[in-house]
Amino acid sequence: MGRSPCCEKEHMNKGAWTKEEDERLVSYIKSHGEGCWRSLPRAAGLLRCGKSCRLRWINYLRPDLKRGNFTRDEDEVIINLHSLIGNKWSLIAARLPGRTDNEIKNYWNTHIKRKLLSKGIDPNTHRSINAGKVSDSKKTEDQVVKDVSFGSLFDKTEKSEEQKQNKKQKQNLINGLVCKEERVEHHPAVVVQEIFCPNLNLELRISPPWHNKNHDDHTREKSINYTASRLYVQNGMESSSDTAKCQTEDSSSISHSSLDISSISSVGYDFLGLNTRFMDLRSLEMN
DNA sequence: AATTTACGCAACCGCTTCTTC
DNA sequence: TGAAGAAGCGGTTGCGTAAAT
Repeated sequence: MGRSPCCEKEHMNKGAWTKEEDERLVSYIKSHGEGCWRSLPRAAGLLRCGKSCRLRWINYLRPDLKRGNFTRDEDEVIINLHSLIGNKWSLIAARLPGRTDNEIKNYWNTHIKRKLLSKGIDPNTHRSINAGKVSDSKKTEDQVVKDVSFGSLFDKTEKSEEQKQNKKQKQNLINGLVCKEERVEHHPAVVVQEIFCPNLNLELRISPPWHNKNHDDHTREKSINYTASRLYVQNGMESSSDTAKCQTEDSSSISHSSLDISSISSVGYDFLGLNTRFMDLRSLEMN
């Protein structure tokens, strides 16, 4: 027995939303709030599927959306986060108040990808395209490849046992950062070390919901301060440490924490020529 | 001015994850 | 504990428009 479709396909409007439909949806949500998307269309008098309503609201009708061009800062945040977590658009969007996952995804595909390629950076691996041409055999033990990409963890081609493993790892990802360290193949000292940093929490707090009127400015500011953290990725040339480590430090009542992963050098390249020496992942919370 | 091509973005689809019973 | 439903997510598609010819 298959699963019933999320909505009747017949007699449903598809394609671009009309002004009237938008108005209906907005006025319904304003008076009833975001509730059950499945039943919303009927209740709001819309001939749309619930998913379609949800998408329309989240991506275009929400009043807290920021429209217009992305700033350079936003570019930087997107690139930095993408190098860490890959195509996790919703997580990235949560770091950019007023931006949606769909918007960021489109922006990535149409602008940033091209920008990176023009700078000789592979947008998938965030590494220099030329660097990939160096054969493994030429690497020495000292040329340890260090990576903080989660890409492999989300590889959809992985099946069965690996999938199960990935599921577990995904779970870990919710609360922690996986720092993957590969060493050169064919070398006796080869190690693939995965360092879990369970204290790094990607919980999304920085942007209170638009309708949450209980948050006064003070509370909001405090909330942001509490979640402010920095993820430092130093230039590998200056790094001597071979292992990544997590550390936290308290500063009075406000918890500013730093994750020193100085050995993870490959992402420390100069993003967009901005001399990025660290990734400022505001609101990555350390418990 | 007409046609073709490229691009950007809104929307859809299908799969995964979460929640409830 | 597992099944079913609901919500969320990310890849992909297709349309509208700007740019090029």
